[in-house]
This record gives sequence, C-alpha cells and structure tokens, in this order.
Amino acid sequence: MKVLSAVAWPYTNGPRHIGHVAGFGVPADVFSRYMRMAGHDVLMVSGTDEHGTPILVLAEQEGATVQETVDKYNAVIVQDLTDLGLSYDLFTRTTTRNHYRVVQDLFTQIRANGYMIEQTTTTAISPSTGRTLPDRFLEGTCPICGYPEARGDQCDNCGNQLDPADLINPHSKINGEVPEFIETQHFFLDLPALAGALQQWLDEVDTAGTWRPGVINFAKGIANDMHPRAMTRDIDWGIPIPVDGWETKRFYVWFDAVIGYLSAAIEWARRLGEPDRWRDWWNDPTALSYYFQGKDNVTFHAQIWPAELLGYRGLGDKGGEPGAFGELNLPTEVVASGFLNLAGAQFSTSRGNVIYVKDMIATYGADALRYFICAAGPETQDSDFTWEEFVTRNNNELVAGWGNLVNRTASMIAKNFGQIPEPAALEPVDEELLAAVRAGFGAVGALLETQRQKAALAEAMRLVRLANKYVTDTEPFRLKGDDQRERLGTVLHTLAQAVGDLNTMLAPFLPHSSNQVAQTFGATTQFMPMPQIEQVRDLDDDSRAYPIITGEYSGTPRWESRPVTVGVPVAKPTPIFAKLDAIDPADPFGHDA
RNA sequence: GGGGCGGUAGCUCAGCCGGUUAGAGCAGCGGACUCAUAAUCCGUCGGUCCUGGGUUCAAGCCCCAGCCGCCCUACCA
Repeated sequence: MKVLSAVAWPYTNGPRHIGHVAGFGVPADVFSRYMRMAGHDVLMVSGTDEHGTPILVLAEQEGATVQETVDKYNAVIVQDLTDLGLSYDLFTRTTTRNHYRVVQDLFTQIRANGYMIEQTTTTAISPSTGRTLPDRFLEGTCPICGYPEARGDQCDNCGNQLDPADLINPHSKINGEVPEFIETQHFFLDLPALAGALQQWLDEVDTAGTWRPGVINFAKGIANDMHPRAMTRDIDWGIPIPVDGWETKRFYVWFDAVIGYLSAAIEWARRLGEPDRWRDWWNDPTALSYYFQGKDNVTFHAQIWPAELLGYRGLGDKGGEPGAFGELNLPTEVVASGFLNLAGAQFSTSRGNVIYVKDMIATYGADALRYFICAAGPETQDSDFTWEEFVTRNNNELVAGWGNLVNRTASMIAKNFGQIPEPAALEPVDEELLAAVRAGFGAVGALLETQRQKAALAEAMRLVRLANKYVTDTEPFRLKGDDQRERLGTVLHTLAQAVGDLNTMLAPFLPHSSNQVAQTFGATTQFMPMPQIEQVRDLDDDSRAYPIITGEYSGTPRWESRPVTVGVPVAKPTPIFAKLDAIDPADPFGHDA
C-alpha cells in the first residue's frame, strides 16, 4: 500500500519549540515509521513554509534580508527535526523553483476551470510600509457600541461583524499609525462553487467514521458556510501570480504552503531520477494520505487544500478537467492534534514561555522528549507540559519500566553466559510471556494504524510490565546451581526474546534508543534507519543550494517477532535511559549552574 | 457574534452504537524481593463523571440551559 505522510510545514520564524513537534512532527514520525515496518510504501514529505508578512516583519527586526532570514531559520529547523529523528523522505522548503512552478501550474488550472474569480475589495494598508494590514491587526472604536478596542473584523464587546473601513479612529495594532484604505483586486478561490463537492467528500469521510470527532465536526461546520477566499496578497515576498498585470502581487502564503505536499513529492521523485514516481502516491486512488498538524490548521487541510484539489480536478459546480498533475487524491485523513501548553499557558516566544527542541535534545535526549510527547502529548485535546511531569514520566515509566527491563536482562545474560543462551524446553510461564508479547504486534499495530498513539504506547508499556513481572515470577537471579543452569538459560533466552520484540514495538516511538537496545543484544547494524541532512542544489536553479532532510529507510525492520540468535555476545550494559534529578523550571537546562 | 472541541480519582488521561459494583498509569500507603539506574513485583487508599433541568426501564455517554478552558472566524504547530 502507498501511504503519503504529509507533515505540517513549520514556519521559518524561529527555532521549533516542543509544542510544534508535539503537534505534527513526532506523531507523523511515529505513524510513518510504523507504516514502513508494517510493510507499506511510505512517502513522508514536508518542508519549511517561508512566505507571508510575518517573515518580512521578522527580517526587518533582525536587520537582515528576507532571504537571509529564511535561510537561517530553515537551517535551524532542519537541524532540530533531524536531531529529533523525524524520518522524512524529503524535507524541503517553499522557496524552491520546483515549488513555485507547481503552485503556478495548480493555480493556472484551477483558474482555467473557473474556480479562481477576480474580486475587488477594500483593504487597509500601512502608509509607512505599504503593506496590507490584516483586519485582526486593526483596532478602533466600534461604530455600533462605541467600544474603543474593537478589532477590524469584529467587535469583542458587542459581537457585531464589522467592516474595517467603518471603524472610528482606526489604527494599526502593530505601530499605532492610521491605516489607509485602498481598493485592490484579488483572486478568490470560489469556495461556494466547490462546496457541494466538498460536502460530499466530508459526508463520505464522516460515514467512514475514521477521523477524530473534533476534526470532522469542525470541517463540516466550516463547510456549511463558505465564502470566496482571497488567494493573493499585496506583498512583494512570495510566489508570483502567472497572469499579466499581476506582477505586484503574490500568492497568499496558505495557498502555496498546502501545495507543498504535492511539490515536495514531485521534488523527491525528480531527485530520485524517476520524475513520475510521485504519481504512485497522488494519482492512484487506492493510495492513502495522512495529514499531520495542530488544530489551528484544520481549516487549511480540511477545506482550502481539498477545495484546491477539487478545483484542479474540475469537480465543482463549474465542471472542468484536471491538468498535467492528473486526478490528485484528496486526504484520507486529516490528523489534527491539540496544543501542548507550558504549565497551563500557551507557548509564547515573546514572553519567554517557551522550551526549544534544541535545548531539550541537547540536555535530555531526543527519545526522552519523544517519550513524553507520545505518552502525554496533546493527541486529541490540549495537554500540559510541566517539568515535574516530564521527570516523573521519564523516571517512573521510561527508565524504571523499559530501561530497567533492558538493563536487568542484559546484565543477567552478560554475567551468566556472556551471550544469548540456548533455551531448553519452555515451561508454560515462558510460553505465556512470549505469546502475550507477540500478541502486542497486533494490538499495538492496530492502535497505531488508527492514530491512537497514546493507547498504542500504553499497550506496549503494559507488556513491558508483564516482562518485568516474568522476572519476579521466574526468579532467574536465584537459579545458581549447575543443575539449574539449563533453566536459567531458558528464562534468560525467553527474556531476551521478549525484550527484542518489545524493542521492535517501541521502535516507532523511540527510534534512537531502539538502536542502542538492539546493539546491547548483539546487533551489529543499525536497527531503525535515521534521517540525515544533505546539501543539495535547487533542481531548476544551479546557483541556489539548501539543506534537505532525507534518508534511506528501506532497511526498516518488519513489524513482527524476530527470533533472537543463540550465541550472540552480550556484554555488561551501560544504562541507555538516564534517570533525571528534579528539574528547576526556572533554569531547566542548567545554564545558571 | 457565528462555528467547533473539551471539562471523568491528587496528577496525566481511557471510557466504542446509553446497559450490571466508572477504568489505567503515575503519585500516596502497606508488604515482598534483590538480577537491575533504590529499579521491580503484589496489595491497597482514592471519583457530587463542571452545574442545573429533561428524555429513558437504564445517562459519564442523548436533549436543553448555564459556567469554565481552548481553536477557527483573510497568514504562529
């Protein structure tokens, strides 16, 4: 089965904090790794999202050019995601020539099919910068109730919808200046003409019942009330509109960002030297596609992106036909998570209420963070990160449960045999443990396939406890006499087998440590493949170079029990997972120490 | 204002199409054990399922109203 793993595109406005990766990166990676193990042909793509006004503002603040700014944060983000072990087939960026071309081609066909309509609107611009001021950056006195802090689009006091041009004393929330209102022309995506097709698709999805309730209900809600939505902006940073007379405008950042899933797949195929390979994931109607993101992105993945695809294919009220990309698949599932909050409040870079992925990995390791996210992350609703919870989960579950099982098993084998011992006849207690662990492949796998990662991890950890209990029940540490050596070998062999299987099961969650565990039990090659950074040239502009994340994942182990090999040497282990002391939230990375 | 989601043990969360005494992990308490990073194993304590109405033989689950938190509503996961 072909499986497209479409991961949200991080915005190049700074390093990633742990809330970002909890929402899209880690869940997408766990799923992708599992699906590869289950034998599917996974294509995992993403990249940095680099257009839009906030980037311009940021570049100004940093006193750098826009290109320097996005290059800088692209590099930082690429490093963060690679260090976390996110196994992208291609992590690229939206500033490639390939992406520009795909976006323009998609636009041209959507327009040819009649779903891009020109409309004139009144918009506020900042006289000092010449930039458009989005309604929400406008503030003024409400013409209806007199509330002095009404927003451009709505008054929070009386609740009335407002037209920004009607505000009394309008001013910019950014710098306080008085905006100028101008008439401007834009291309609007004709959502009403696509509403029927969109509704039909959502109804099918709803009937299938596979999406998370919050996501499908939200999608159906917004689909009930659709207006044309502007897909162009008065801005000079972004993808040019391929229409005469539109040279001063650019595409709306979200119009192009979601197309990245397609353009990245195309770039991947081109780099492979098989330029049509991407079609296996996009044109084959049996191929599956999963889109991972935070809840604030649902509107773009369950409405705008499907609408763009439907418009491209000509499936709306105005008819039409697909262009050269063919009949592009709609999402199989939009997998949206909640937000990870920091001690009850939202992450905020400006207020310093933030924990960066980089610091977290450097101090505590990638898998400790991955474990927390998988065990306590915002899978279907917001969740809290606290340092206390992080330490507790790490020490009591990861270290004391799994780490200890690995360590005690390897220690006993090393001390008594120095290699994986041969088993004699298995007793019922041995058979029971092995059967229970083997059954985990079915149970954990089914949960991972349906995006229930917390439950999947909990099930795997339940089996870890079962293995720890097996040690208590069989007491290998008391089998000391020569006459008990055969039984000791059998128990330790059984335990090694259980640990090996559990390591396979935990590998999607904890890929880095799965390699160390495999190594502890004698593996000489890498167990779980890891992503790497490569410097490449832009395929269509030799003067441009950038880093991508890619990897060779064909060696991914299968999702199945692998018999341990008798005689493989096992040395006295060093602990793989580190136990943590209490962390001072005021100085979590020990900088002040 | 509109649309959507959530509010279940001290903490983090499960509870599918309503069906017997509401579950798990962690923390707490008691005990066992010592191979292991004082880890593990067993037992145990612990809940007005946000509030108030309603439907039903039966409601954490459905309906209505309210309170609280969050997301979207033309550019931060």
